[in-house]
Amino acid sequence: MRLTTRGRYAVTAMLDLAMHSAEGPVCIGAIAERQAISAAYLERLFRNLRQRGLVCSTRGAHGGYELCRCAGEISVADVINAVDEPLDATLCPSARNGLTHDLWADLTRHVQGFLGETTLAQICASKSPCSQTRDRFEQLL
Amino acid sequence: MRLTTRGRYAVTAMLDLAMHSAEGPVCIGAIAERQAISAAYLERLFRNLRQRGLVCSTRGAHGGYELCRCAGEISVADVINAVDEPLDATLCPSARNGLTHDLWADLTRHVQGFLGETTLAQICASKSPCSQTRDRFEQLL
DNA sequence: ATAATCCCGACCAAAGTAGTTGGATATAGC
DNA sequence: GCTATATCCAACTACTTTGGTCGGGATTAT
Repeated sequence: MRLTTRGRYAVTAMLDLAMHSAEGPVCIGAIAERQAISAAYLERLFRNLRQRGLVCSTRGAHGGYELCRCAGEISVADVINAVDEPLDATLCPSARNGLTHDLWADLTRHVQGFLGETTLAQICASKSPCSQTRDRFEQLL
Repeated sequence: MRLTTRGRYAVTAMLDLAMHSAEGPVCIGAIAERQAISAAYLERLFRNLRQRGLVCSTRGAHGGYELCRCAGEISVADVINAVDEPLDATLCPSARNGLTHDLWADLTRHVQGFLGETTLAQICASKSPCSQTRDRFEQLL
């Protein structure tokens, strides 16, 4: 199990997308600039996100990405699992962990539980300084 | 934050040490054979474990390693932190995580909490098929 | 048409992981 | 004292992953 900048970039980008969902498709360039992430790299991550059905794209001018489901139905675990290897501590390489197998299985359950219950809408609601947008996201919970 | 075989090897080795604590110092070769881990690699990990004060060594023939503290006072987090980088999801590389900082901080608290509360003695107690040794470890909880 | 934008494969440098090698040092038992 | 058994330690290697780039192709609004 790894939690690297890859996963963080993806979650950050998805949050950015959620917060600008009212304005139609959001292009990579805008996200990259706002969140200070390399645009080319971000594009690679969106490839994964789209393949996993988390975002949908409109091509051509004025195109960009949008969330496929609403922000209350996308968990952080969904996003990380899309861009990283599965979020599982037991499968690192070998199955025969003997003494410690149960330990890693329990840990995985904990992490999956936490990240699987946290949705993009929850984070947006807790982050928005503007009470209007906060209300909007709280309706999705 | 990473959880790799390095951490798992270290925890496994420490458990092996705990379960043979009655027989005096345990040498690397014995652990390596029982747990099917490369002896030379294990030796590298024990260097870290010793530097962090988790094990102490006796050199020369009939030497080996022993736990410095008793198995009920060593947490899995202690072991992993000794051989891996600190178990912190927020410090991956950059501090300015903006939107997601609180999320990773919360996750870190969860993982640290779980691994910090789980001691070697607990795992030994739940693993020992022999009721005598199980009782011995349960006394340490 | 053209500019904006997604799409995609290939490539790259740096870092980390797992593991090895070869030797120095310490100690128990003969 | 010699020898076998160990820990100690630094350097090295092969491999994989990470974060990131490059160049070009396809699609669409204006």
